[in-house]
Amino acid sequence: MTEKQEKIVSSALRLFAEQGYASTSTSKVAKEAGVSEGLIFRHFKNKEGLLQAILSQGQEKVSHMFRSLESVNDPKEVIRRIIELPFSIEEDQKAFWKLLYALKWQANVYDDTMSIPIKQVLVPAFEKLNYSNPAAEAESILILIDGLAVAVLLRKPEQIGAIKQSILNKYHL
Amino acid sequence: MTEKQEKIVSSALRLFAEQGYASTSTSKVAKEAGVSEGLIFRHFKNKEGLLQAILSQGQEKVSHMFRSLESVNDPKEVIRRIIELPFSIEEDQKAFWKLLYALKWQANVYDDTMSIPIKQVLVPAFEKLNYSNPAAEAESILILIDGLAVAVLLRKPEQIGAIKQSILNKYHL
Amino acid sequence: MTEKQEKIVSSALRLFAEQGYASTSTSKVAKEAGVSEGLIFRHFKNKEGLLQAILSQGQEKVSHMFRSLESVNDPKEVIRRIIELPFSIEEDQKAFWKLLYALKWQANVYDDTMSIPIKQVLVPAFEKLNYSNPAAEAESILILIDGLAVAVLLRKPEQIGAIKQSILNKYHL
Amino acid sequence: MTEKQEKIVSSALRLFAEQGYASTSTSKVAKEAGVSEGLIFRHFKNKEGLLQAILSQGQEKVSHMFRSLESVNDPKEVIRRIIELPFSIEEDQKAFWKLLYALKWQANVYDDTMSIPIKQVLVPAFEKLNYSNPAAEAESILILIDGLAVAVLLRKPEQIGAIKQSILNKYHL
DNA sequence: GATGAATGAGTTTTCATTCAT
DNA sequence: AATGAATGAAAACTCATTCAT
Repeated sequence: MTEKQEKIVSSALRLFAEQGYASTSTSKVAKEAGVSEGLIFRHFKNKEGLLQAILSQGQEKVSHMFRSLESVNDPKEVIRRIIELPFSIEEDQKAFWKLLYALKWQANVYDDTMSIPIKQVLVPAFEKLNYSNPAAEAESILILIDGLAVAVLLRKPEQIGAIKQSILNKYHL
Repeated sequence: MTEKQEKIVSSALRLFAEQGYASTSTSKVAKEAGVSEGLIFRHFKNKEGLLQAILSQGQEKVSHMFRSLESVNDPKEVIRRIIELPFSIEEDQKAFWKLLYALKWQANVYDDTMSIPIKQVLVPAFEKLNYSNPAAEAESILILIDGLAVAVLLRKPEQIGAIKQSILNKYHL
Repeated sequence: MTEKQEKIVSSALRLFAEQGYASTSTSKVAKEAGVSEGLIFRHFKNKEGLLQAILSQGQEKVSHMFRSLESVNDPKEVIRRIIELPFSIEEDQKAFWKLLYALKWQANVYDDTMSIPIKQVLVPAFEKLNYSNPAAEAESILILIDGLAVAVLLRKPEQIGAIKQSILNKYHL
Repeated sequence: MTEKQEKIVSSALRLFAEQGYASTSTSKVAKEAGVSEGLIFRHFKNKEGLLQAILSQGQEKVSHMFRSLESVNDPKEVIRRIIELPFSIEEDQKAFWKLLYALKWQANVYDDTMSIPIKQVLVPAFEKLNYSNPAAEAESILILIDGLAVAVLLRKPEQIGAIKQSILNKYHL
């Protein structure tokens, strides 16, 4: 990726996350990135291609996040780490996650693949802890994580520490 | 509201929910509603006005949902009812909620007012049950509800019963 | 067709014929027709649709031209009339024919249907005159007609009368 | 001409002939030729220059075709040879002729120079055969040739042999 | 000679909105 | 109230051409 390509991707990510994919014109992106509009199409074929480039670039970082979970053995530690995921989204990753969550609501874009690796780690953890329905417990955590992500990304929850504690308590962590 | 007005509102709601507000053109709405494009603007002034009409029509039904909570006295019952809210979204209301959740991610539209009445009922309930941090507990529930809404509206969760049970257990309900 | 629609069609026909379909922008057409560019797309869906509208409008007039041939009985008269067709293209029809001939050379547009009704009249005529290979004679006439059309539409052949006579002589007309 | 230059010219010729000059972008040409887009401009200055290169390269081969006619003395043989010209277009020359004929219809490109050497040979031939209007006869042949070229280049005439015979008969050849 | 990134002007197309009827 | 023709501005995308390397 050339410097300008990266500039396009990062500008687009910021704008798509802030104003939505559909409401952000390619000309806004070009202006923000300080390049000609044509360059976007030369590098990414079309607006959709630009979105895909953003998405797959993000996926890599996400996979990296998840991979660190695989080495953890203690089931309680696994669950704690997963619950803490939304709280540990770094400032420069927020735009990516905002975009991803916003896109969920757009028909035909919904993509659940991200939850699969989490489930693969969670279910065994609940099994080890002898929960009666490990699959349902894993689903519940995923649901909780979605809620936490909304809170972290859209609101700036004041009592974030207290909330985290309250949730961890429910799982005796 | 005349019959045609209602047709416009319901068609717009369906389309906005499915494809997003920004990606739905007024001409698509007109076609779906079987009316002329001009009529939308005669009745709702502009696209934004149409959205507002949809939103305030929905708000009425939402207020109604909440009002039934006020009469409940038993704190455990209050909490249970609130957790069950997302599961009780009726099929014909789903489009409205999808639209509302999708709009959350659109900059400058985020609106937290809906959570206020819930908090006003939840905090006293947790106080009565002697939870150590009732405000944080209330926040946690709101977060959970957002997660549940995503699940109910976007996925077709098979084990929805088991999930609900797992969550209620956390609150000893 | 409204007045503006017809204005668009006639302007487009003139420009497409003069400068070629691909080299004529819709904005040129709009300017020439004195309408907004958007109107072209509202009425004809896209540039291709505008072309089709021009073509099918032209086809009607052409069919009319051909229908008058069907009532002729004398085979010699049939042949003479057909040979004279290119010479009888009226000034206001020239643009249509220029466009049609130009499009022939564009891959995937070539369309031979126009020659079918001519063949259906020509072959029987040559049969009646006891030509040894009526089908080949009909084809030869069609070929000649294409050549004549090129001459009439692109050049202003000086000795047009003499040329016509020379050709008719070949068929003893 | 370097190898790459020739690759550009031959690719451009094929594409211009198949899809038209205006509808063929320089980037398509570059891709087809397997060279960078910039190279086209380094070698041919601009798109128009590329076209001219194709055209003048073709002209050479055409002149060669005509030159062989000059040595023929028998007037009947001259006429026969000229009528046979369109049938003798070799497969690898068809693209060039298609391009040339397509360009005729593009305003301000029409170029009649090619017909001049033919006329210079044909008129004397008809004079020798005592035709009453040799100039008109020559024109008729040119017109016929245009028609034959359309047939040979655009259609795949099955009965081409029969057609050729039918035409030669008209000139008692 | 050759590449490919980059541009700017233009092209096709969409869309919210207005207006005469 | 209702239509549908019409618009102007902006959107997505294309393309011939330039230029640094």
